Amino acid sequence: MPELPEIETLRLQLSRLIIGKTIKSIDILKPRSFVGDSRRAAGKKIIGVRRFAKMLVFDLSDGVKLAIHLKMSGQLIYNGVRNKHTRVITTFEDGDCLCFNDQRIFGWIRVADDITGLTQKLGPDPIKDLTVGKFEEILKTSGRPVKTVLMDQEKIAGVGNIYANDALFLAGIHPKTPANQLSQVKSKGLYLKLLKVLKEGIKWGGASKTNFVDAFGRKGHVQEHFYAYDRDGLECLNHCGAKIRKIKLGGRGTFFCPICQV
DNA sequence: TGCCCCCTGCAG
DNA sequence: CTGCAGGGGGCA
Repeated sequence: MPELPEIETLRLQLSRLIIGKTIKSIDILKPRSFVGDSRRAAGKKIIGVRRFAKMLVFDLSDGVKLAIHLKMSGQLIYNGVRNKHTRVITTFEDGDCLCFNDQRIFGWIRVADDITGLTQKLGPDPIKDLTVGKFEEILKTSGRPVKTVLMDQEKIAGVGNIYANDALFLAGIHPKTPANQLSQVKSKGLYLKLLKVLKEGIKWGGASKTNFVDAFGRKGHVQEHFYAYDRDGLECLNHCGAKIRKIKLGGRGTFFCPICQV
């Protein structure tokens, strides 16, 4: 599910909810969903919540860290009610808890002292350390379709299918355009639109087309504002008269306007 | 640089 | 029933 705006939504909420709390225990209901010895987190205090691309990291006392990846269907719900998809429950000493639900069991939580192995290959984060200049440089390094490059976490960290589709739509760029063939003007436009859709995504609390909910179990609203994503067969929002089409690119559903995106 | 795969559930 | 789903690791 979740891309940068969804994880950022959780980071903002969880920072306020769990920093300062001490972990009492971690219950693992699905062994596949947890990596490492969960007892290492017991008795540790949460001193920070950070986001790396689509991953969350809880910094605990004594240098211990909990890294969390929600993959396609993960949820982190504060004081959530256990259900059939609940995989891990973190209980705090004050009685509150954090529920990790994950229908598809692709996501994971892992405990570690060193998370550099998980973060070192990530490219710059669009809303933290990506500049126009850097973005143009990145696009120039590849002749692959620009959408594929946008979603390549080693090139740019945090962009997934929804926001890649919508940024390309707003920028008027066909998803298959080789990244290194974009003009400087087009590249700059794409950079601006990418930031726009990501920031709107955070403002609207993320996209909840299917599974995503925030730390309070509430749905986000991006799905009410999709520009091209999930709109195949519907009128292009630019009123050009064309309908949004859906193709497959790199195995992922790809939505675009055949008139507006060249 | 592309495919297949990890899983479960839901729409067509 | 088949195919598809906000991700990404591993393999040829």
